[in-house]
Parts: sequence; structure tokens; C-alpha cells
Amino acid sequence: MKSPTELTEAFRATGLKVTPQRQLLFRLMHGNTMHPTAEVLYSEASAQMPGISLRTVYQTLTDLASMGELRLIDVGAGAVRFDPNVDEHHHVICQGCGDVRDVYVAGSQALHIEGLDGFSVDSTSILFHGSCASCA
Amino acid sequence: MKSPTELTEAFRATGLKVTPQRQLLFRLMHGNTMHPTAEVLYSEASAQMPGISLRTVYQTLTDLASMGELRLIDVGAGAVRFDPNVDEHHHVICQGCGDVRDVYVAGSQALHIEGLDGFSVDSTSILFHGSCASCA
DNA sequence: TGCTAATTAGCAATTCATGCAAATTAGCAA
DNA sequence: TTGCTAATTTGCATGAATTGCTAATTAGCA
Ligand SMILES: [Mn+2]
Ligand SMILES: [Mn+2]
Ligand SMILES: [Zn+2]
Ligand SMILES: [Zn+2]
Repeated sequence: MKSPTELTEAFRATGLKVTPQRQLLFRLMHGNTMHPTAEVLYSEASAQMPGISLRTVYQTLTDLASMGELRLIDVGAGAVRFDPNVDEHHHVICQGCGDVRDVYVAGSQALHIEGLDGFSVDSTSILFHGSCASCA
Repeated sequence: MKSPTELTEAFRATGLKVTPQRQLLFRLMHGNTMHPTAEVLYSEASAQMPGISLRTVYQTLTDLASMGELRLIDVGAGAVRFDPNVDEHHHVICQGCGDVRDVYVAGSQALHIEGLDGFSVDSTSILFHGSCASCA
């Protein structure tokens, strides 16, 4: 994801307004490696801006996602998680505490896939299930 | 997943009753490669047994899953899908029609994972996103 | 400073799934 | 076969996550 300053320019350049709510979310997401849910971001945002609505958090996150600034990750645990890391990477989820961490996988493009009859593959998501150091 | 006959024995052996509803779902799921959702199974079941409840469909499917007879797959598209194929395999989903197909991936255990600090991996789910032959 | 289109907030609605309790029934024992 | 009882099924309420809708607000520009 771009920096808050770059996003500010990018938004204005597209005719989108730069509101305090959006700026706050730019800051909360930039460099965030926690893979937070909308609810988590809402509570973090509320601490700094009481009165911000959950609806706006969802709105802004999906806007950023459709601009390609965020990725949505579904780890099969209820709520979707938002990821400012748009590099090619994958995830491990701790089955104990739900913590999600980035992992980089070598050779995922070269996987030999059998049974793909007629299907063409655009992208690959790998989710490793396991335990973090604390939950082990 | 075991055959309906084997499941009948397995249920009775555990003190679980074999009801007509359960038998119908055993039949609907056995060898089913569609990765149906609970709603889909409910409508198929309703065609053969009007009055069966969606609640019972969910109940039976999760019972089968906790017995290890079914796998739950979350393809990030709303409802969970149920899979009687409990062999080590992965999935492709067509982004056009939502069709999910089984794929077998060679070498997934040997993937070189970077960034796993402290995490231990128990299992791996690979989801390929793409287009089926009809939607291409 | 004023205008206006974009945005926000709040609440309703939706979707998927689980909790609960009354009514029903499979499986067994007499 | 009959009756008992614990397991199961239903139907409905509830919950969690997300989106739809719209009146009120506001950023950005003239
Ligand atoms: Mn990530
Ligand atoms: Mn499968
Ligand atoms: Zn953990
Ligand atoms: Zn398709």
C-alpha cells in the first residue's frame, strides 16, 4: 500500500476527497502487518476518532482494495482480514490464537497441478495452518 | 467419506441413530464432487424428502465433518462447502461461475517457506483462482 | 464565501450459521 | 409387539459479518 501522503495525492488526483476518516485509516493500515479485521480497525480508529462509523471503515477499506492498495484475505475464520502488503505472498494462521503472519513461498508457480481439466489458473493462495510460538 | 452402508454401521456402532434424514444425506454426499453448500444440499434433499429442515442438514454435515467423513472448505465465497473427498487434495475455483474442482498438487509438502518464525505448520490449503472451460 | 458532488453515519436488511426447546422417533428391552 | 427413553429433528430466535439505503454533513473548488 502507498504511504498516507501518496494516497492523499492519488485520491485527490482521482477526484476523491481526502477526509479525516480516510487519512486515519491510511495511517492505521500503512505498514500494518497484523492483517486486522474491519472490527479491529474500527476499534483502533475509534480510539483516535470517537464517532467514526464502522460503515465508513468498511467503505474505505473496500475502496482501497478496489484501487489495488489492499488485499482482502479470507482465512476461514469469520471476518475478512485486510492486508496492505500487496506483494506476492501467502499466510500462516495459528489455530490457537488466530494470528496471521506473512510467508513467502518459493516455487509456488511451479507447482505441478493435476486434475485441472479446462481450468486456467490466474492466481494462487496458500494458507498454512499451524501454531505460533506462543500457542505451540 | 464412507459409503452409506458403512456409515450406517459406523453410526449405530457409536450409539448414534440412523434416521431417514441422515441416510438421505449419506446418499447425497457419497461420491459427490460438487463441493455443495448446505443450502444446495438442502434443496436437493427437500426434493426427495419434503419437510426436511435446513437445520438438520447443517447438523448432519457438521456431525459427519467431526467424524472425519467430510471436509469443510472455505473458498471465500460466502457459504462453506462440504467435501466427501478427504484425501490430500486442493481446489480450483472458477471466478466466473463459482464452480469448485478438486486438484492434486505434487510437491506441496516440499514448498520452501520463508518468514515462518516460530510457527509450525500442520496442514496446507492451496486455492487456485481461475476460469473454468465454460467461463474462459 | 458559497456551491455541489462526494462522503459519512446510522440504521435496516441480508446472508450464513448456531442456540434452544418442544415435539418426534430410532433402537432396545421387556 | 409394545413401551420407554435418549437421541434427533424442527422451527424459530439469535448472532456475526457485511452491504443497502438515505438524510445530513463536508471537502474541494469557483
Ligand atoms: Mn499478508
Ligand atoms: Mn475437494
Ligand atoms: Zn497462536
Ligand atoms: Zn466457470
